[in-house]
Amino acid sequence: MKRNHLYQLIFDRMLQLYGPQGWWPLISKGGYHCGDYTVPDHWQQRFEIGVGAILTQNTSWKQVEKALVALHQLQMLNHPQTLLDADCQIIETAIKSAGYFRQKCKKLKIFSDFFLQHHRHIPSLSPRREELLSLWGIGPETADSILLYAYGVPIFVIDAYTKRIFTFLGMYKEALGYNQQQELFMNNLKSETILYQEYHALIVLHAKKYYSVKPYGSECPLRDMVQQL
DNA sequence: AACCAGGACGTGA
DNA sequence: TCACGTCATGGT
Repeated sequence: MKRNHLYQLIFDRMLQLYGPQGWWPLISKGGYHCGDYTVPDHWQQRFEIGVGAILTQNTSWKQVEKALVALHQLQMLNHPQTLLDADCQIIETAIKSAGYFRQKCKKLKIFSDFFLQHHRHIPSLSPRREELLSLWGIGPETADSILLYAYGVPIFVIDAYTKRIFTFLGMYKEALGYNQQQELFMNNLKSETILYQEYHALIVLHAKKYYSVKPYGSECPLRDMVQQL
């Protein structure tokens, strides 16, 4: 099956516009957007990415940063067991800025429990996607973010922005669900972790700029890249 | 004052 | 399967 090179061209254009983003931002690495693409080599960093991925569900990253700093001060990013053992009230207060604090506290505890078990047996090996999806509170985007950014698995992350941009550009002939969109990207791009990481980061940045106020995409500099027939 | 934010889950049709 | 309500704080 032949590749649709528009997927690569749109990436090239965004990279040209914005430069590399270097996701995932880690506070434990001395600052955000460190521009370092190496897969985390410490399990604490993998854990922090999972926590951040859960906290950022339908929430701006700025609010998540505050929550992460608070959790870090409670020693909960370095020690999943501390998070697991803590009273919900403590955690909920720490993560309040990220919204949905009751649900997210429960999600974090479930994830911490899973992480400790998984890490005990196979420290650096990635969990399976279905394993993550079976956890309450981890859906497809969160699971794929963890796989891609924490473990370097070449899997494409789809989010609400992705649908908004690519629908507007006319890249989808019909309404597509999560898995269908993911297939489309992965069938039309080389299977490379760094490419997938940058692509998703650039989509988020680009969407914040041109797709967060209606009418979405009206000023989008990419809007002429796709020929409508 | 409404709308949006790097979603996921529960429910009823 | 899918459309819709719920979860909750903080920005603009």
